[in-house]
Parts: sequence; C-alpha cells; structure tokens
Amino acid sequence: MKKESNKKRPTEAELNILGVLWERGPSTVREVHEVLHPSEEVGYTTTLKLMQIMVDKSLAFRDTSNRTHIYTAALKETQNQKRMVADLLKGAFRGSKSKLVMQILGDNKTSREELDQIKALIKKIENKQ
Amino acid sequence: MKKESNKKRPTEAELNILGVLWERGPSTVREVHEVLHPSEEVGYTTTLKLMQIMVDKSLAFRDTSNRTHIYTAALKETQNQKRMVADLLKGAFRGSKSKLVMQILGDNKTSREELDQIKALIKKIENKQ
DNA sequence: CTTTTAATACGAATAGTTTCGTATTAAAAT
DNA sequence: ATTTTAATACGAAACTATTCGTATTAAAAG
Repeated sequence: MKKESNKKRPTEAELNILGVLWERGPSTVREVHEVLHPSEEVGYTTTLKLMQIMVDKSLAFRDTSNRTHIYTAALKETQNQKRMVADLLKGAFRGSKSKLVMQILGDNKTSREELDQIKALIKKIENKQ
Repeated sequence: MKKESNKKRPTEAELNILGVLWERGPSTVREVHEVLHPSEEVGYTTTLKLMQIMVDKSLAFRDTSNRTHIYTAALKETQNQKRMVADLLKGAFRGSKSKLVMQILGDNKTSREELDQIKALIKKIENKQ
C-alpha cells in the first residue's frame, strides 16, 4: 500500500510559507513569494516548487479551477503551534513544562502585559481544577 | 576563507545524542549508542558517524588521548533550550510569549506543582521589576 | 606471539530539502 | 491574429542528513 502523503512536519522553508498563508489567507504563489522574498533572493520557481511539494504532502490545498492557482494552509496555525510545542517539550525539555515556561519568561524581557495575561490564564486554569 | 564549522543547529538525531551527553556527562560512542538504540534499530557505526559529524560541526568535543574516545557536549543544555525557544517563538508564534505560554499551559494537563512553580517565578520577576 | 575483540576511519548509498533552468501554455496586449 | 507576459510543469543539480558496509588498528585474551 502506497503512503498517501501524511502528517509530515513542515520544514523550515515550508513553515515560512505556511506563515504567509495563515497571515494573508488563501494566496497565490506570486503573493507568497513577494512576501517572503521581495528582493528575489531566491527565484519564483523555487517558491512554486515548494508550494507544490506542500500540496503533495497535504500541508496545503490548491484550487486549480482558475489559471492562477490559489493555495490554502491545510492546518490551522494553532494546530501547528500545538505540535511544535509538544515536540520542543519532548525533545529539549524532557517533558518539564515549568522548565520550558521558565526558559521563556526568565530572560528579563517579559512585559508587564504578558505577565498579566499569563497570570490571568493560570487563575482560569486553577478555577477549573 | 573556508568556513570553520560553526553555530549550526543540531538536527533531530544530533539532539538525541546531545540529550544523552547532557544526562550522562562525557561518554563514549558505545554508551550513547546503547542508551539510544538498545535493541540495535540502527547500527553502531551510524551513531559513530553522527558523533564524528557533531565534532566537525563543533556540537561536541572529543578526547582522543585514549583508545576509546570520549565525547562531550559543546554547549550547555540550557543554552540549547534558550536557542530552541527563541527559534520557536520567532518561527511559529510571531514573538508572542503569552501566546506561547498559553499554548503550553492550556491543555488541561498542567499539574498543580507546575502551576505553583510558574506562579512563584512570576512573582520573582515582578519583584525585580 | 597469535588470535580475537572492539574501537575508529572512510566512503558510499539513500533519502529529503532547496534551488533553479527550461518548456509549455493560457491569457492579455497589441 | 500575433506577440508579449505571466503562470504552471518538469526535471535535475547541489546540499544535507542518515544509514551502514568494509577496512584498519589497538588492546585484550589466549
């Protein structure tokens, strides 16, 4: 049975493209390319090829009903964030959430607002427990 | 000028090896290999080659003064964690720490202890500000 | 001293990622 | 209708990551 192109993690280049699709919504290759490489550091066909591969891998959908194809991210940004956080937690923090959170906050650069938001979230979680 | 093998991010396989070096301290290829692949899913020479490449990339040091070489992680675990968190923050969360923390905590699986540790950290940060 | 064991060195095969050149084609401009 | 423009398709090159087979060599065992 042939594998049907599943659940692969996006590579770095693919993640950049997904970022544009999440931000702009469904887009053409040209649009994505101009966001990522406005000064043509890489060629248009490179971006095209990557986005075609992403369709193969089911990281994106493509509407080919018009001359100019429209690409859409196949997963939600939050789904991807969830997966990447899980990977990081498992891979580099041995599963310790508090270590991970401390790494994030403990750089003396976290703003008052961010701290407040996080405190509010913790309260919410505690009330549910 | 030839590049001297710098600051490359560890790949996934390399990160697994670093994990063993951090946990056990300086180790031989054999030791690392047996932790990662106790049932020989991959061969010993594969692990050897990877660790040699890691020396090339300066991800690890090697003491060759004895017959059996001893490998040491070239960066501290916390340095690596810092770098990986920064990457994730930039790459998938557009720099929003609170979004990232919320993703980590908001899975209804965070323990009382972890929440307490995090609250204590926040207090500490607030007192410093 | 000779054999066996266990380590490193080297090189190549495979697979995945990123890049782009060229060809083709549809649409738009003339 | 012809030319120009702009899009996709295809394939291959360059590079990196991963895997392992074979050769060599040093140490340990006999």
